[in-house]
Amino acid sequence: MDDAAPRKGTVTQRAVEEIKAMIAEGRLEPGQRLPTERDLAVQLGMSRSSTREAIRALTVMGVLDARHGSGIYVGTLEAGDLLESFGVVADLSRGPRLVELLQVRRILESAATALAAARITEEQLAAVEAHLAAMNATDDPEEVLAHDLAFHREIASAAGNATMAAILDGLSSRTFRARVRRGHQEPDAIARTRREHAAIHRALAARDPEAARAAAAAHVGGVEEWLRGRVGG
Amino acid sequence: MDDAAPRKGTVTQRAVEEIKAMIAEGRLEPGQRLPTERDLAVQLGMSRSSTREAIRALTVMGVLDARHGSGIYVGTLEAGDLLESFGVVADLSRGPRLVELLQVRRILESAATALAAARITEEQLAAVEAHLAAMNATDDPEEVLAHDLAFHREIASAAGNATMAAILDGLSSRTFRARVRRGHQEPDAIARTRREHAAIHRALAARDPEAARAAAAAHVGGVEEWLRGRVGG
DNA sequence: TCGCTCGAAGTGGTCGGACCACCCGTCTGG
DNA sequence: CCAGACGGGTGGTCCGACCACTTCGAGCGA
Repeated sequence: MDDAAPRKGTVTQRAVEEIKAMIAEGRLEPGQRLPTERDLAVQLGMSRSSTREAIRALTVMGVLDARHGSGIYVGTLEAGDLLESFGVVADLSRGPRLVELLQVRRILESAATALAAARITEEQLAAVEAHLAAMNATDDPEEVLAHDLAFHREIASAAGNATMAAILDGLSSRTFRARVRRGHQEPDAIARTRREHAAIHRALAARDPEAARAAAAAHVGGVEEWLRGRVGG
Repeated sequence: MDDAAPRKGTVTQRAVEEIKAMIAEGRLEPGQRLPTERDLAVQLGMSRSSTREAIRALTVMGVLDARHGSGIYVGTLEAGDLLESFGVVADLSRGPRLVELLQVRRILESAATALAAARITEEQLAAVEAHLAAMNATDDPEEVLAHDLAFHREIASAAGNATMAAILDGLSSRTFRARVRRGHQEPDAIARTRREHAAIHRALAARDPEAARAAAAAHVGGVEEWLRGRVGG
């Protein structure tokens, strides 16, 4: 008997677990192609509709990658893809939860920056410098924000932990930052950001982990405190 | 005109964004009921199937809560529900990525433990003690693990950041821990865990954040290092 | 009058089939 | 030999039907 126990709740849920199990057990390797929706439906003993919903759910989670006209493939299973839904949390969070998220980001960002200070290469440092300079060279809020994000992304990447970088990326998602920015875009805020970024960069260039940790914590903490005051923490 | 621009890629993806936007903009409050699938499909100008897939995707993410026979409701939007999919990442991660996840956990766990040391109440401390005692009282690996998890969960909760607690919960998900445990369940490992837990508890009882941070970091770091050696980091 | 039951309506869940849009290997015609 | 047309296979969408479950109120009985 190869048919699993059909006791689980909904049919779709069972399909999700089934496919997840296939991957977890190594029966499906990253990049490998799955059977077609139609075949998979037969294998799992359910209709194509239910199979599709399961696939869709896993696709949204970043586990699977469905390519129109080609087939369904197992995702890279890298942190970046899997943690994409992390950004959704940031998008949907409001009020106190936003402060909590920022606190998590402060903790991780400072740790990442400290790690980066200890192991950043010259090339990576140059990239950080480039974004710092680019951010100082423009006054277009859109562009400033873009280089702000890239600045932090580069540092997180230099920390050598792709998973952490992915989480930080989600926490700093576009919508999230844009929302915080709204009303916080006074000129002195930009100036302050530039000053703090410069401090972070100096600590990185000096390969000073503790200074880097402090600078990053102060940077994120500033926004955090401002936000805490706004939402009535 | 209230019909949005239909430029997005797949129809389902558009539906997901649409519903997410409704929630983000506050048009839908947590706990509120959505229109029926059939009505929603008409509103969005698409078939029920596509609407269903979008709902399914959001349900998996914890944003929506579909109750058979009753209706579709907006979830609590609390961190715990939204970050449930975080556990999937842990379940599906292997090799080096597992080490990275553990490093993230070490950072967050030590920060959370430090926070907890500063603000834990007597009741919470008593709960922590209870799990510590229970874990010392049994040799059943299953039960030991359960109290191990509860011990950390209680501490994370005492840190006062529900979002961080939810993330840590995902990082310590059952499957994850069980997998790490496999082959790591030598008797001295349990003894070591008990010793380290006791150290964490002492730091909490002493309200010493720095000692708590160090004890937690050492605790998670021990597993991390062991795992790093196993996967060839 | 109160309470309980039972059934109908409404909802999400599943199904099967049809057709469309797209990708890709192949085959044809130059 | 190569470029373009072609066809098969795939995921994407839609439809209509039916099933399973929840809910609530009408009707019954005490």
